[in-house]
Amino acid sequence: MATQLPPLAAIRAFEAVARHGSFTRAAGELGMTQSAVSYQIKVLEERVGTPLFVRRPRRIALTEIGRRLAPAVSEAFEHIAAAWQEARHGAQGTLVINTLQTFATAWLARHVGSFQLAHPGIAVRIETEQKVIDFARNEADVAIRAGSGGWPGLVEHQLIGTDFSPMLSPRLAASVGGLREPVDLLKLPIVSPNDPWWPDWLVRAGLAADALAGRPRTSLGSQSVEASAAIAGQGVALLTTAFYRQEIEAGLLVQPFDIVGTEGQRYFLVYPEARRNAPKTRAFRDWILPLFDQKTA
Amino acid sequence: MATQLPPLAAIRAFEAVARHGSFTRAAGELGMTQSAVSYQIKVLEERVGTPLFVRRPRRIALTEIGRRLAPAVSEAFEHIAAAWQEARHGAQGTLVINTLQTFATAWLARHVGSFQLAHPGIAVRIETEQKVIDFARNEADVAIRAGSGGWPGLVEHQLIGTDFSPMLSPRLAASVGGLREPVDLLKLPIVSPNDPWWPDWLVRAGLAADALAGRPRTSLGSQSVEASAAIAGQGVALLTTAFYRQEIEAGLLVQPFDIVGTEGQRYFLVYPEARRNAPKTRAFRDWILPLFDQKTA
DNA sequence: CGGGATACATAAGGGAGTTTCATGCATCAT
DNA sequence: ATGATGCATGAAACTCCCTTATGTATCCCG
Repeated sequence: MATQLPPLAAIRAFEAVARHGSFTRAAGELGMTQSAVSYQIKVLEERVGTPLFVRRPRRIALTEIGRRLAPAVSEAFEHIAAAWQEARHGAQGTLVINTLQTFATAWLARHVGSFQLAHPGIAVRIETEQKVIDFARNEADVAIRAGSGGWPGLVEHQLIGTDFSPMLSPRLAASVGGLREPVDLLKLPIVSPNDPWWPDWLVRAGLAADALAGRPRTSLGSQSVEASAAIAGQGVALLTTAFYRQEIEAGLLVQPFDIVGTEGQRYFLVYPEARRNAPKTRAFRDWILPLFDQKTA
Repeated sequence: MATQLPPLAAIRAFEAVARHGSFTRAAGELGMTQSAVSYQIKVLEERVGTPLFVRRPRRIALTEIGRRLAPAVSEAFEHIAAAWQEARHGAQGTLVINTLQTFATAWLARHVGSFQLAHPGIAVRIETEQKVIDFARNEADVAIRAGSGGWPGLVEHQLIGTDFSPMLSPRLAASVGGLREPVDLLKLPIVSPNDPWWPDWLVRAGLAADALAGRPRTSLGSQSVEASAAIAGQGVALLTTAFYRQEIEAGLLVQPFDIVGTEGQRYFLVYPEARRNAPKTRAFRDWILPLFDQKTA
């Protein structure tokens, strides 16, 4: 539908002139000279084939044709301006976070509320993805990636490592008189004894890799559920330490040993360089970085 | 109301892309290259602060923001296009003729109907003016001017001179056995004996300037009324010869003598050079010139 | 599983359309 | 009259936009 449109720069000038009834004032609004406006109107009049303004001594008046054209154009521009403003506002007001499923459920879901409280003007949408995303083909503004960094064109901030360690509720720990040695863990129920991370950690702690063999093969499926179970005192869970800093600080969980296993990756906050200074990007960065700061380096 | 508008060239490209779902096809519609469209979309995305399209393998898709922006823009452009088309059409379809009162009543009013029959798509508006008009400050497309020609910036076509001569109906002429000498006129009633043109003509005809003195000072006010009276056989009228060619050819009037007076001016059809090729201008020119052609040179 | 075709991105370069500047002209107000 | 206001115009400069050429990724086909 190759609808024939007038030259848009000229029609824009026309609209302003019609509204102001003056080339000079229209030029003021448009940020150009009276001369340029005069030129554009002339172009438009040549294109339409008839004058759009009658030049009277110290003022101009719309011709019949101009009088019919002006309101339609003004209205159309108002709609465009409104939609544009809304788009700009929407762009500033909605933060799309792309994140790995694990990070979303294990950490982000529990904490994003505080970001929204801190920035009530920014709506948040969380997209979860299995693989590393490409900003060119996703709507995300920022993403949480796991890996080792070094993505071209992206700004990256290291958030946390993937160190994991057993955690449990202080009450459960106290129930066995405290945990001094890793071997003391074996006296307690284990939330997900068949978690593939356990052998790794057990070995690092000087225990047998199969020390948990034979226990019921229960699995709660995600860290956050395991964490909840641990907090409820149901057993020991092997959790990514960085994800539960706040719970440890709040006394809901304890990490009895410094011994950690690791997946050998790190989590990063990344976003396109082009958007590094967008307010919503800054807001998110400035909110999330302190939460992982320091002890995770 | 300096409403913030997006870059219009870019928004135009965006609209086409959104409609086609393809940079390449949009470029086709817009008559530019895919490359240019890509550039414009990039500009717009930078301006709005967020991507408007998601780049998927062999196709693109609107983002949330783009999806909300596109319909509003499309609709606005449709309105502009419609108004523009209407303006163009109106410009082509209405011919504004500015003319001197005398020409309008003495000739144009009686003949314009045939123009309208020949060009049913063109509406005609006749503006009458006392003075010579300036196209810059009137809405006229063409004008009939009296003068001696030589107006800058205007195309001019000589129509007729202002020669005038006595005219009467053939029956009235026959009633006195035909007119052989100018003096024979004095036997007949004169429609407007005190018309200022009479003394001029009488002298040229070798009669006394005041040969009509003492006749009742009736005046019908305009040539066309005088002509009607003459056609009705009520007397002799002094008429601009060129205005009544058709009536003479039709046998309604006779001009008994070749002796003519003149106002020393000519009538011209004029119009701005810029509009010389507008269809309606050509139509009017091609209609009116043959009507005065030849014997008026 | 190559090879071609399709679609968008990007860099460099040039050109047409706009804009500005300077000036002129007409009108209006004082 | 005289200055101020407002639009038109011509020349020159600039800016933006478009084109050309090329790259990259994906899809499709045999």
